[in-house]
Amino acid sequence: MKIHKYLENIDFFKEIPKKELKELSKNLKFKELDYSMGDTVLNQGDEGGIIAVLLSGKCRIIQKTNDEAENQQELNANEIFPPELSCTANNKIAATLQAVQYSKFLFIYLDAITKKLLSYMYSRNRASEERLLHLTKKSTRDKLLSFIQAEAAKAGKNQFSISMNRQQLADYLCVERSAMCLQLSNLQRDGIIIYDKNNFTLNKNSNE
Amino acid sequence: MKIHKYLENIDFFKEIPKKELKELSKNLKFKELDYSMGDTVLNQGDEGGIIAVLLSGKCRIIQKTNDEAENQQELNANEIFPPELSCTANNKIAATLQAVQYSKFLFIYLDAITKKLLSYMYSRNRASEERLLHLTKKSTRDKLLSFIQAEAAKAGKNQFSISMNRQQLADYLCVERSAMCLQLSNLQRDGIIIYDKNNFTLNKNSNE
DNA sequence: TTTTGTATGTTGCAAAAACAACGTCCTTTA
DNA sequence: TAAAGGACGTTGTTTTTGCAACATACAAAA
Repeated sequence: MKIHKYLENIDFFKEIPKKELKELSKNLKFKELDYSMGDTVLNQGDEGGIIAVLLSGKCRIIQKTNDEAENQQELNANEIFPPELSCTANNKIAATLQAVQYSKFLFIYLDAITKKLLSYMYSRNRASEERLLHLTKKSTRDKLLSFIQAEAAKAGKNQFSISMNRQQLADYLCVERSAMCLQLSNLQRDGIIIYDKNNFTLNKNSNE
Repeated sequence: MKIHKYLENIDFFKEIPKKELKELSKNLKFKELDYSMGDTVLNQGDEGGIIAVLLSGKCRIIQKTNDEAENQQELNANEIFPPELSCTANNKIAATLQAVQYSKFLFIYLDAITKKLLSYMYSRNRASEERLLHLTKKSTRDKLLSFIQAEAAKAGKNQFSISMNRQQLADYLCVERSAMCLQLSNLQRDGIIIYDKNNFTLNKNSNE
């Protein structure tokens, strides 16, 4: 069966005119594979740049976060994996995919430009999500803490530098610069952080 | 000059191996155009599905919001338009692009599948972006106004209903319920909105 | 060197928001 | 019908933030 016949029947591609789909499928690399119950389809950390369309069957999406917690979701027929197309983020599959029934897959290999575009978009979304995380905190102090903790997590250690100056950080957190400076002072006074200019240290043993 | 030679020199595509870029460029539709100062490159509302790479020069991005306000940003050489790739959202260009200098553009026409993938991702981002738009407003009043204007825009008319109750709306906007109620009152007192329960009317002729 | 400019930190005051408490309206339920 | 509960709006008080002004430190330019 030709690839475009598969694609035509996938909800995700339904809006695309059949003629165009047929044309496109000439340049697409793809692969069709079957999996038995219990099989691992993709492993978290695998090479990305791939989109998996579940043609039939059912799968489980298992995502391990850095604090060892597991997050599970379902993938049903006619859905695509990864749901957020995050495969493009760092070219790594962000979750493990496991068949819970006999499952048929169509894998579509993304070309470099599509990957780049998706990756770009994904990184922008990530930035929005992260900023939202900070902005939803009530006080300036909590916004700052949220930001500092995120930066420490990114750096992978308690000591890190930031590239924004105070005004830029204040704008990013939607607070007033001088008020923010005051809160930085308070956080240091309370032993939660130590900072000098753009160098910060998050005091780990503070239970905040 | 071959398209892949252009692409090689664009920051956005720098990470892509040259060999692959050359291969890809065979299947890409593209167009190169020059614009003089003051020329309109793209109009808000134009057919989407296109990415514009500014090879040289400088442009102005002018976005008209529904309340006639204008939002301006710059587009510099080696940047791509639209910045958020929102062209894929409803297949419409989201802002007008105007050359402020002599500018050289490379247009890349996206294929249907790439468009669909970007569109899918964009719709997932939209909710975050929209909430950020509201949360970045300084006062409770402005957050409310931003939300109300967005709802009116979605409804396509000045009268609309919302599905959230007051507490949910307050949580969404990260403000305090009673303070928000007070601001709703004030907005109504000032003739900017009329509301009763979950039914709102945005008064068009208020210059806010 | 002096001067200038810029980023940061500090302080006092005014404005805004959070909070608590209460009143009203409306719906549900006994 | 009466009672109870919930959502919404209002008001007064407390807390936080924004704002303006100024101080300090440091780097760049004259």
